[in-house]
Amino acid sequence: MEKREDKLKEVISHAKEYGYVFPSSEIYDGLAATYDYGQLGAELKKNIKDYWWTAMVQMHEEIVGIDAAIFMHPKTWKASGHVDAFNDPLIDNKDSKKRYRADVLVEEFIEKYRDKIKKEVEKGRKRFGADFDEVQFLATNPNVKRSQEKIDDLEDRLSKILGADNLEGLKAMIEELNIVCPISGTSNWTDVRQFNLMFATELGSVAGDASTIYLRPETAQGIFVNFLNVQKSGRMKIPFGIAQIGKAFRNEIVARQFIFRMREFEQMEMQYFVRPGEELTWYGYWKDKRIKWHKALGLGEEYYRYHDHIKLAHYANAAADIEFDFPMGFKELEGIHSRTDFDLRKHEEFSGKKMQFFDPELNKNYIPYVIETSVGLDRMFLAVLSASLKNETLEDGSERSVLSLPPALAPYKVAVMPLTRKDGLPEKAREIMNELKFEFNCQYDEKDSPGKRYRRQDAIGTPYCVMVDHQTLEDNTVTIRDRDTMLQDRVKVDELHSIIEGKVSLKNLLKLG
RNA sequence: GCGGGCGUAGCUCAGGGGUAGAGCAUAACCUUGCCAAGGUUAGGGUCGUGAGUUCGAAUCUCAUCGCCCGCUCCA
Repeated sequence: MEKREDKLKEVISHAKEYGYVFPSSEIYDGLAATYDYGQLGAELKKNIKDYWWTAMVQMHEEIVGIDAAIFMHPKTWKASGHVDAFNDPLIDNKDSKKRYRADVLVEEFIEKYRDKIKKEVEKGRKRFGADFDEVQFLATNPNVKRSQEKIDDLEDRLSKILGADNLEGLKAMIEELNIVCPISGTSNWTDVRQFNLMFATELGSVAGDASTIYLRPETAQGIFVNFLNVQKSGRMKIPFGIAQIGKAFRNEIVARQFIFRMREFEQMEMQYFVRPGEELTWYGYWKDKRIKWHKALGLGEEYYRYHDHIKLAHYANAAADIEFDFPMGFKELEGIHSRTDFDLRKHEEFSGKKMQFFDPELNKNYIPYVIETSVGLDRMFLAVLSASLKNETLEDGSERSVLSLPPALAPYKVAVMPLTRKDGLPEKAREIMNELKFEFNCQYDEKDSPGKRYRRQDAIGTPYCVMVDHQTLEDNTVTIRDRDTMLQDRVKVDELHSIIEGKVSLKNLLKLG
């Protein structure tokens, strides 16, 4: 068993060498944690999307797909809670390497004065016994008064600093108060940095009074704001779902591990709207359904596991991840969340529009509850790529590097090659390929020995190789060679289409899901 | 952001103050023709970038960018 970190490196260099993934802007030394999908990567990514979209939209009458804009009205993010939830000033202690919320450090410091007051009160209670008048004591005791003045002063300053987003002021305050790290005990602090999850930009060409807009940090809100549009124009009845594939952006402090965590990434999300009270049933349904969809790829069941959330987000009443065994260990691949009516309720509140559904069976209006399924497309790409990349030792002791991609996802479905470059074989091979290319993405290769050409196709994951030889000219048969078994079959040219179709069709996967 | 490791050809890497190397890969030709590694030839790197030290820097120093690992973060 090779070492894990080596495995990720191997995946990265294989991805680059064969045109799956390149570092972005590489000629300018790259841009941190940004990657481009190359000629084969774009195909694989597209096939993953097709698999998802077909499974969601085409296979479910009650699910429809949309494609919402990345820019959204700023109020969207007020309503969703993103504006407030992720706008924290952070500071690091250089000695303990621990990170704190800078405002919390000051608040904790202020808390100490409150503790002092409490202690004074305790003392007073002991001294005066039954005659103790807490209100009067608080108003008159000089120690208490001094502490209270300090608290008022600090709180006042803190709120002014926070209100003005004055990060330097905040650091100055921490230094002035000589606040130390509880772990290292030192006051060796970094500057205070604003951690803002969302990328901001300005709408319109005039800066200043132009409203700040954000690149969406999740695709889900594009679905929620279109809930009424889709429900009404599509005559949708609860339960129904809205699916979407699209980019989202998060300004992560640390983006790492190849394409696993990037600041620009793509999600495949489906929000399923259900009757209140039935959400946990549907949550279980989708949890099961989604892992089956993943396992249908045939990468191996041992790669998948659930991780049920114990600590739930403010909007959820149940949540689980489907985790995948990446080269760096089990990590989240897809999230399934029971989001309650949080999002639609908030949008109703902020927009003033009734985000409700009239249920004829119950004869009443309600805000639907939502089950969300959300796959990281780039993560899925990495999962498929890393689980497929294998170095096999063959019987004769030689090695081959093979990308055993699920055939339905492979960039090229078949490579067509003439045995030699003479005797009209290339022409015949072209003729066969020109027929196949209407249905399948094909590659033609006539250079080097047959064995070498097979290995090349193995390395990029092509499931089939069709070899045109002299016999082909006589009886119109070819050999078709399987990537995984390396076995060849001689078949009629007319049969090629159905043989390949049988192996690479999405249908095979969809039936399992 | 902190700490550690690393950056030389498309990939994997060697070299280590005196004007750039190997294997594989790529391209051409010859040979062969069903599971890589036959022959001949060719292209490709201002050694991540910038500065400093030096007569001279890929090599030493500093800064910077990027990658990997750990910590941290990740509704």
